[in-house]
Amino acid sequence: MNRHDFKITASEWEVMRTVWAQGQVTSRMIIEVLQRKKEWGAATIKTFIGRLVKKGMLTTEKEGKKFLYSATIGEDEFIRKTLDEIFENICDKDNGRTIAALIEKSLLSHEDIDRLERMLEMKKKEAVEEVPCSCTPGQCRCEVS
Amino acid sequence: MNRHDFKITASEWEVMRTVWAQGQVTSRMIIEVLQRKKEWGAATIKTFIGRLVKKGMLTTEKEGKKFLYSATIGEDEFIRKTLDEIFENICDKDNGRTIAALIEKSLLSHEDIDRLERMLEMKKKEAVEEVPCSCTPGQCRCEVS
DNA sequence: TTAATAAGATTACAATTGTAATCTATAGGA
DNA sequence: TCCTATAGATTACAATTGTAATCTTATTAA
Repeated sequence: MNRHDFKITASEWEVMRTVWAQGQVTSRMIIEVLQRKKEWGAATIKTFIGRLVKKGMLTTEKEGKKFLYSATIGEDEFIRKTLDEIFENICDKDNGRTIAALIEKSLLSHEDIDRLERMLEMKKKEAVEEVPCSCTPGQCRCEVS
Repeated sequence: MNRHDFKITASEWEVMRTVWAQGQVTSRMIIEVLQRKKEWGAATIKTFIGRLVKKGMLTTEKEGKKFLYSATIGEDEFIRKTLDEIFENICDKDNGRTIAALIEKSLLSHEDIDRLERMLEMKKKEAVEEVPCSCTPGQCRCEVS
């Protein structure tokens, strides 16, 4: 519940994406963008915006006559935190397998693949023989031996 | 809301992990495992179990005298679906970058790295020059040109 | 200057989730 | 066979979320 615990819902994420894409947006713009994608009333979207402001994910700034919203956390950072949370529910031993599944299902560019290969090359330095499991006993199949 | 829409909460995920780890478990066992990790009352955990049964993620089977719970979806499949959902909130163009961030933060074994390298090698066949953005206009920075 | 419009604030209400307490039925021990 | 403990079912209640309608205020067009 502290300032750095950015926990949002799927609907709120849609709003955030719009803000991240634009940098600074009016509610008008957010509503316009989202109504092309979702069957949401304008009032509903305003509610989401309001809740995001209350949660501290958005700030308002009265620029001249219009209100402009902007995000208080970057999209990349938010995505990282969100994925971290997901990965906390997965045994560390399975990280490799999980990432492999992600790669498999994703369309990648040659550049992406190059980048990932370089990344892996670097990871070799700190690679271990066996990733230790740090799950609570009873929550994964690796026996704690 | 259909049978294949497995949407659960973080608390429910904790229960599922226990079931996945054990294959078949009694509520007794689930409670025992989770009380080592969380400050939850037994009644609370029973509520979660009940909700998962109602959602169709768990099934009960009266084996002799005891009730045994088991999962109706595999852990891997569930993780994949969950990650797919997350990735739906990210521009396809960023998949490479996002996966790179995951690799960076993960501890990997040599075997994991080998596996990922082979995976990438295969992906080269279907790699594209540029991943197309399929975001709703206004929800990402790639201009739809 | 005034009236209409639009933006943000307030209020509303049902469904889901967190967190249990209590009720009920049944299996297992005395 | 009967009683008790335990497992599952039912009920409870506040917080969050989905989905808005309405109210208030301020801006802009006439």
